[in-house]
Amino acid sequence: MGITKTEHFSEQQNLIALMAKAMGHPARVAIIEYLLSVKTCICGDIVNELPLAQPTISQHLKELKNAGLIKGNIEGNAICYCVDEQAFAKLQEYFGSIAAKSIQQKNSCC
Amino acid sequence: MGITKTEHFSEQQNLIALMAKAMGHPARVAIIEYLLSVKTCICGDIVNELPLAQPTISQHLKELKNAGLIKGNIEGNAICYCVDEQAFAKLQEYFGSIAAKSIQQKNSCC
DNA sequence: AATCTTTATCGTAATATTGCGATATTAAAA
DNA sequence: TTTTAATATCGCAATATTACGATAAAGATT
Repeated sequence: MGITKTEHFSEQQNLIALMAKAMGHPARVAIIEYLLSVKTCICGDIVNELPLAQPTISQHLKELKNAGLIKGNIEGNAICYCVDEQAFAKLQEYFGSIAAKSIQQKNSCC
Repeated sequence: MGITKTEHFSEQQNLIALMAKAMGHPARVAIIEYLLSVKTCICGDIVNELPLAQPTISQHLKELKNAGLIKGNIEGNAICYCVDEQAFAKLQEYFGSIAAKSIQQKNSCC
């Protein structure tokens, strides 16, 4: 089928999955890291930085934006993309709570 | 094409993407949460817990295991799955560093 | 106004994912 | 040894993702 049954899961589960999925491609991981590495936000040169064509980069940026991981501002004929710190704080918090609960559990079998 | 160009990215970028991708489906998020909620590790009843068929759950478990997010032990004719705290600690650390750098940057445009 | 620059969108091909019925596998139980 | 129980694998259909060439859109530059 190939269609995810999102309606069966909680809003939070779907949100975490959406954000995690957006980070589930190395190009998008690299884009986020690049955005953090540059001082200014004029980000048209992501295309020069990554071994992917411009339409492909644009598509990846769209997905990151859709997941709420980056924000974009129109800046003349260029566009400025920046990472959204709150989204990543949320991811950190979530995975931290998983790790903490996991330690607490002291699994005997694994 | 549909083929991810993993060879162009760093090992760490590919690892983060692999783990994030595994958490990029609400069913797999729900599976992890369920594994943490049960005391004992005999986990055959994930099938009863989630609105998905047994082969589908088995496939999701396989992906979580492949990404290193869970570990599995044979336990008689059942199998015990447990979350791997180190993997989630790594995810927490990574996303935390992204969030921290993002705050540090003080983006002027977004 | 014509051109350049930058980003987005369209269309399409190749591949991956999701879901599940049917079936295999393996070990416990009867 | 037959049956039962639990999990994995196969095979397939439906849908999603990835990548990119071609082209559009929109503001800047000349």
